[in-house]
Amino acid sequence: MCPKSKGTFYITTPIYYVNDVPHIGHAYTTVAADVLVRFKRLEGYQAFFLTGTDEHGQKVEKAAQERGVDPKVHCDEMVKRFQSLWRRLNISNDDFIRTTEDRHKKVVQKILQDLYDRGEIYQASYEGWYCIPCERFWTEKDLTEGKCPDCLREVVEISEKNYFFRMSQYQSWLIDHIEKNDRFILPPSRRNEILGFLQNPLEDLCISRPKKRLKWGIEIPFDPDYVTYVWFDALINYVSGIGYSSDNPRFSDFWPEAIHLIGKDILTTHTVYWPTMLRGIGLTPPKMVFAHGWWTVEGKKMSKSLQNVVEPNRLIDTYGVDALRYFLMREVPFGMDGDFSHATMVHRINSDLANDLGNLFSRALSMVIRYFDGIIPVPSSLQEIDLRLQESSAKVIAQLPGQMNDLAFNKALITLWEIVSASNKYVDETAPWSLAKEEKDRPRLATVLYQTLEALRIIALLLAPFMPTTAEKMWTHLGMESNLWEQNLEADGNWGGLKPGGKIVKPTPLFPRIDTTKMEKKI
RNA sequence: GGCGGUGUAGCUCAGUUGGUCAGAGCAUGCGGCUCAUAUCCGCAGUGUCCGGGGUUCAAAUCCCUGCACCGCCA
Repeated sequence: MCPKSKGTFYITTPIYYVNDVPHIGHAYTTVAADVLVRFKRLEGYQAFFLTGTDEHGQKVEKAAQERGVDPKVHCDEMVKRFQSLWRRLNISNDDFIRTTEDRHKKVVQKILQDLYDRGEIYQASYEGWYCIPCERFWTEKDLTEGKCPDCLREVVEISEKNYFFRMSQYQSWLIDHIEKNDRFILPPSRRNEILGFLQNPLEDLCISRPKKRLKWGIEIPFDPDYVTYVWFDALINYVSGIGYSSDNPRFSDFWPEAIHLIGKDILTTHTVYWPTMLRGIGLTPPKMVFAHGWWTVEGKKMSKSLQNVVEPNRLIDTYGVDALRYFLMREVPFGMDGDFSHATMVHRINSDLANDLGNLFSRALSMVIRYFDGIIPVPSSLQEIDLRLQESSAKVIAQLPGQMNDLAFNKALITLWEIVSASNKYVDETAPWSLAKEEKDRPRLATVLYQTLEALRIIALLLAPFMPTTAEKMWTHLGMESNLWEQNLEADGNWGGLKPGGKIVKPTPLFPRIDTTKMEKKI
C-alpha cells in the first residue's frame, strides 16, 4: 500500500451475462462504479474496481449450439461487446473477470470442496417443476396456472438428486447482521424488503445442476456428474477477482471494503445467498450492497418486443461519452427508477453543460486570450467578492465526500454546479470587460480573471470522476502541465493551484448546443 | 391476500425530533449586461402541502379513515 493512501476501497459491478446485448442498464451500473472509484482515487484511496462477465449456463450453451461453435469460442466473441463498450465509456476498471477463466474456476471449486468437507453441502433428492428458459425450479404452489410464474412458459416435472448448501442455518445470523448494519443494504427501502423477506423461513440453496441437463458450467469437484449452479458460480467472482486463495495480502486489503453495485432485480442473490455463502466459507459479508433503479425509455419499460432497448453505443454516437455519463449520474437519484428521453437528455446538455459550464469556460478563456494574450495573469490583492468565490469552492469540496459516500451522485453534481453558478455570477458582477477599458484597472482585471480560471481548475478537478474527457480538456486548456489523474483532492483542491504565467489554449466549445429542430431527424 | 412505501407550485422533487416550512431546480413572464456556445446575471409569480375526521395553543409534519399509485413477498 502506498504511503499517502487514505485506505483501501473495493467496488464491483455485477458480472454481466455474456449473452446479453449491453444496454443502458449495464452502462448505468458500470459508469456509477467508475465515477465512484475515480472519486475515491482522487481522495487518495488505494482503490480496486472489478467488473466482468458471467459466462456459464444454459442460455450460453444453447446459443453456442445454435451457432455450431464451442461455448467458450462463443463467449470469447460476445465478451468483446462489453469490453469495447467499457473502453468507449472510459471505464477505469482494474481487472475484468470472466467466469470461464481458470483463476475463477479454481476458486469456485476450492470453495465447494471446503464447504463439502465441512458438511455445509449435502446431497438430497429434489422434486419440482423446472423452467428451462429461466433455469429455475419451482414448487407446486409457486406455479401460475401450471406455468412458470416468472415467464409464464411451460415447466417440466423433475425429480433428481442435487447438492444443497445449508443456507437456512444462517437465517437468524443474517437478520441480525442486517439489523446491526444499516448501511449494509441500501437504499433503506431495499433493506426493509429483505428484512421482510427474511421473516419467512429460509430454505437451503440448491447449488448443483446435473450434467445430463447442463454441461456448460463449473464441475462440482466431489461429483463429476454435476456442474455448479450459475449464481453460486457467479457471485464468487467478487472474491476470486481480487485474489482469494491466490493472493492473500491483496485479498485481505480489499475484501473488508467491498461495495457491490447492483440492479434492484438481483437484490436477493446479493443480500441473502451471497452473505450466507460467505459466512459458510468463513468470510465477512461485503461492506455494502447498493441496489439502483431501472431506466424506462420515453416513459415505457425497455423490452425487446417494444424494440425500444437503448443501446449505449448509439447514445455515445449521438451525444458523446461525457454527456451520457453526466446524464446518467445527474438525472436520477441513485437508487430510484428513472426515465431516459431524448428531450430530457438534450435539455440537460444544453442548459447544464453548454450554457452553464461550457459557456463559463469559453467566456473566461476568451477574455484571458483577448486581454492577456493567453498568459495566466498574476492576481493582486483580493476583495470580498473574490474571497466569496473561494469560499463557495471550499464549501463544495467539503460537501462532496459525504455525498459520494452515500452514492448520491446527483446531489454531488448539483453541489458541484454551485461553483459553476457562483463563477458565472462572479464574472457578471466583476465585469472584466469593463475593467479592460481602463489601464488603471489592469491589476484588478488580472485578479478577476485569475480567480475565474482558478475556479475552472477546481471545477475540472472535481468533474474528473464524472466526465474524464471533458475534465482533461479543461485541464490542458488551462495550461496545467501536471497529470490530472495524479491529483489529490485535499492538496490540489486548495485555492491557488493555478500557476500565473501558464499559457491558455484557445477554447473550442466543450459542449456545442444541440439544435432541437435538427435533432428530430437524427434520432 | 400479507408486509412496506408514496401522494407538496405546469414538471421533477427538498421539507430532521409538530411552531418564519410553504421551498429548490426546470419551464413561464419581465428587466439588465455584452466577455462568451443568442450564452450569463437579476426580479416575479402561481400551490385546498390527495379527500375527510381527530389530537394540540400550534400539523405538510402525529393518530384514524377513504381514494390513488408503487415496491417486495405470496
